[in-house]
Amino acid sequence: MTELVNLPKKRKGESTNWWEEDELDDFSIQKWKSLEHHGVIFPPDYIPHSIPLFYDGEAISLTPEQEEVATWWSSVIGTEWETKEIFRKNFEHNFLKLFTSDHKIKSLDKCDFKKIAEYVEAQREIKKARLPEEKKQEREAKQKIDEEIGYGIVDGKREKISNIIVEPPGLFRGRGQHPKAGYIKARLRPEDITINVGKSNLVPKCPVPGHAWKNVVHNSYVTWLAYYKDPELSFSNVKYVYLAASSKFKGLNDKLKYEKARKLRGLIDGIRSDYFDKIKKDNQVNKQLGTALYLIDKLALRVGNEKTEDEADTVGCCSLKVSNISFKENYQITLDFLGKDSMRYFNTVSIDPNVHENLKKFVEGKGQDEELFDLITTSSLNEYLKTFMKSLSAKVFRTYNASVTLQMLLAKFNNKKMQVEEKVQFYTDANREVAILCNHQKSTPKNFEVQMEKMQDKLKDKLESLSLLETHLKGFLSKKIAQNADKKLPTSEENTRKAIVRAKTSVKNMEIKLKMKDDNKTIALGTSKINYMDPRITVAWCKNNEVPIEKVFPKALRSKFIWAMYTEPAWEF
DNA sequence: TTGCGAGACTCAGAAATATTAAT
DNA sequence: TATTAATATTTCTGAGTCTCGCA
Repeated sequence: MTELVNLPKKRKGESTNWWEEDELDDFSIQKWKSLEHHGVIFPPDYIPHSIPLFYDGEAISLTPEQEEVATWWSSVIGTEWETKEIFRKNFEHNFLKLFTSDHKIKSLDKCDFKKIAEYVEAQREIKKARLPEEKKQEREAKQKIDEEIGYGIVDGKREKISNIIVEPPGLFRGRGQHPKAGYIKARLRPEDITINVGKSNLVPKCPVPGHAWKNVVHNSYVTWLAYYKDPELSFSNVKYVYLAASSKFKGLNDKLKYEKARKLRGLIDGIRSDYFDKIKKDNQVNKQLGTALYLIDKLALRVGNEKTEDEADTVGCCSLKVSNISFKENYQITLDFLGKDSMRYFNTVSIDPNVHENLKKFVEGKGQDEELFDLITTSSLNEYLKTFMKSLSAKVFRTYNASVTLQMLLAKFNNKKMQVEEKVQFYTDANREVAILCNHQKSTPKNFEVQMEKMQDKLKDKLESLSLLETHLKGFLSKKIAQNADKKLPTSEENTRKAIVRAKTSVKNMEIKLKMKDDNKTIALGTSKINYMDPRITVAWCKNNEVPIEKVFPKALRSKFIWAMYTEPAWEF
């Protein structure tokens, strides 16, 4: 068989790859024995431009601190953030705090950022107009720094670090209706950073003279190299600095995740009959547990933890509200809610009659804003899952169902003679099914309609020239070529026939392309590929069907899934 | 006994950037 | 062949899940 994947060959005396080692249990307790790295990189300092802000027509000169924040706002002007109510309100509140109470600046509405916005725009233009040579130099300088600082050494092995530059200051952009959108993210200093290194390894040097790390710890039970928290944003989460997806830390956990989902495959029949039992039980708590798990399993919903007031109001299965569900004929329900990242889940499905009956009962006598599953929590649901398998939790069902769906769809492939492009198409169609199952969406690309029209026009042109060729052929057959003796048309019958075949393929390809573009308009294919579908299914399928792996996994995914590249063609999930 | 928050990790789509195709 | 437009890929950082320990 042709070599479809370039795999590193093992040399004599070289240590084995982690995925060939037998230390999975060990990893679950201690993550490393030695850990060495260079700490983190701070984004460049702010360079003031001294352009004033106009307030009530009067030029106000700003301190560098005020100016930096004003410049962030200026770069938001013209985007939808500018008019987003919460964003605007929070920004105003926090911006005004930068001025003393007797300062004349009292309202965002009266602030005129025009001059600063012009400056921001000019800077953008300058950046855009960089010569290819300049861009290349910049890229190389970046790579050099990355090469020097962007790697750590874990148990003697050099590993790439993912987010080595700490997050730059700016305006917090929450997703959906985030109550804190528009708050100011502070500039981080070394005093905000906690470093994790091996006890006998060198502590990374603090890159800012006269400053020091907040803390240095030696915690070998975690995989993070550093962490920090915005000192100003009380609601913000801790940010960790981790190794990149290609590392052993990430790869091993990833492999374990898929192995867990495979274990679930072996248990799924038992689990399903158990939750159907519960669905029919008298006990209301059990009824809710069974019903919720049914939805998680069938519709690949997230479990839906409780959220605080400082977060956008989104839900998952256990936090569904009465208002999110409506009942239809023939045991159908419609679920309509905002899920993770405030992405809308909107789906009408037929469900089991018992489940339908239960859900109707759960809703009875409750207000629109009350919880559908009021007697259970995400913890109690996960506890129930633990009775089947020690490490089972709700999210495993998403991984399991995504992988099983992909494998089932790919198994339908039966035309090895197809062109590689068509095979990739087939794979993408399967990928899309999974993405739809997991509700992975993206916003419609800019200019989508215009692009579609352009393609439609092209298709029309192609169809026209095809029909022209066909009449031309008829001309040959009836020996009446003279009337359409166009100089561009083939001069022989044989060539006309060939041209018709070519034109037909071209039309077909255009139609496929058009359909694909439309089908993928709002579907995000990447998320399921990166996080849900066991990569070994893809690798095995590619090997079976002579599809080069780089046609479906770009470089980053091939290194993330390096452990899966050795999968045998006969492998099954 | 449970409920709650800290902690650590996975998983999200948008935006930025790189590559490829079209003109 | 050089621009420009479209598309593919990577980066960025926000938003989830889930476990654990403590009151």
